[in-house]
Amino acid sequence: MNSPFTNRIPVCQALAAQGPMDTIHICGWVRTRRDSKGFSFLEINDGSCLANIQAIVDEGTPAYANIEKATTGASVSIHGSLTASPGKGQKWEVRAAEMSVLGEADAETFPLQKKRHSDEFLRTIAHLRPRTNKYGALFRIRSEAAFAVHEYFRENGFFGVHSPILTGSDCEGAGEMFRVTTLNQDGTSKEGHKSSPQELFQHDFFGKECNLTVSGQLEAENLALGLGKVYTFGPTFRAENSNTPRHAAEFWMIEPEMAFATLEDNMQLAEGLTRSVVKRVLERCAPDIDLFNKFVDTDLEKRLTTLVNEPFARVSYTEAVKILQQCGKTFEFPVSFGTDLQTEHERFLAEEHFAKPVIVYDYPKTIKAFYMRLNDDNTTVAAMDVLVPRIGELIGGSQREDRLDVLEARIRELGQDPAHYWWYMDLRRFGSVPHAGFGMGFERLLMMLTGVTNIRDVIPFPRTPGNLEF
RNA sequence: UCCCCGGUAGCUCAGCUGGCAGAGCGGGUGACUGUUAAUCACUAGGUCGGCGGUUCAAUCCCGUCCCGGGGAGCCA
Repeated sequence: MNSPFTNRIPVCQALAAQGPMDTIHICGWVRTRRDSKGFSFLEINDGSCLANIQAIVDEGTPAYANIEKATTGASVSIHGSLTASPGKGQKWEVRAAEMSVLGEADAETFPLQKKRHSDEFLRTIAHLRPRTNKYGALFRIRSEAAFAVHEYFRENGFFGVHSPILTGSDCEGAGEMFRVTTLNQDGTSKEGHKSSPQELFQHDFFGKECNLTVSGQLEAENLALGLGKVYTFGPTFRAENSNTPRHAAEFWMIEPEMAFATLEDNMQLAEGLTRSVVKRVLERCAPDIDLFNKFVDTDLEKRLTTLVNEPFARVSYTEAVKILQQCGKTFEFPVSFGTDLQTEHERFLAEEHFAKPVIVYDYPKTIKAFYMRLNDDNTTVAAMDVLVPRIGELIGGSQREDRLDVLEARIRELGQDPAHYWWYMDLRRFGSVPHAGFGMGFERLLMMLTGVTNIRDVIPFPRTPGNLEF
């Protein structure tokens, strides 16, 4: 059975037509209407690409009967022909024979106007912003970038794995977690059971505390030590009260994990993945990237091209500290071995000193997580961060500690009980192998790809402290 | 969570030393034109973020709360 939309031609296809077409059916939203005596111009966008297609509605046609309702924001279905445009600015245009208005948009109350809006305003109408040029382009790029991530891993022998979103592990350790519970507000279960103060979650759904995952790393390690090379690409949740343009409570993270791999392999993977995704997006989303280059960040294309063509800089933490100490710049926070690099230090390295992405590796163990492999110097761990201009930390990863005794000692050093990590320790107990992996923030990658400076504007419906609309 | 800046028409903003609320864009009406964020004329549109205080009088000064931006911390 045919639907009324069976023959609909996406605008991107219509614009790329090789020749005129006697009949064509397009659907989309009216971006603007310009009326002339005897006919009107409509700019139609259907999201398939950045460009609009121009439709001509002549006074004599049946289509003209509905022209008053075809206001900015209205959705329309147009049957007509595709003809060469006599006007400047476009090759093809649609001469409308029939037009129906599928959904009207009251001109006085429709929030999107034929003008530029601020990102802050568009964020308050996140349900409508996909209909703007900028956010249409952004979400097309987001889709392409996600695809390119899967593509890169597939081409390089990685298996995609799905790590759990609900976790009972109290040792993910990457930050504050969101609790998930089916208990009533008074602490009783749906069946009316009341847990004891000692065991609050005894009668909760899982019989123990449950949280949303803050990382798929531990699970990915398990899969890697069986499948060899794996990656996860899923949502991640942090209940941190972070109020910055680079943090969200819900974000998407790419976490590869490789068995039989060292920090060096890890750094090569991080660089290869980043470069490959950027390259593909530049190739496949040229018009959308152009928009950002024109209106958001005029250095964008130049910087992305450099990123694709030049190797990332690499510097050990120790060298980085020396660079920072000797650069002659005065920082708010002085640098010395053992202190964490502050945002101002990271920005100096990526934006000024190297002026391109830089991988900092071999951090002091005192400022990094217990699962990172201890180096022979006994003071640093095989960790690495990829710092990129304007974004800061895009990737954080490490070679994992694969020696049972060392791992156990590190856990105790931090005052924790190794027993809680029993299944994680088992990986080191049975057929342990050197392995490595990292986490890449997908939204931060998109910020880098588009020049957009606020993470809230690269994810359709951002979740940040105090913000759960839509 | 801390520091700084801001909140005035649908949007972007101006508003002097406390004294009757402004512009551009958008909307409406009309004109005109193969137009490209069309153009021209006319026109409507306001709880000056909320609450409290000072004052004869508050958009303006003070307190407080809410929201937004920038910076910091936490990190991806």
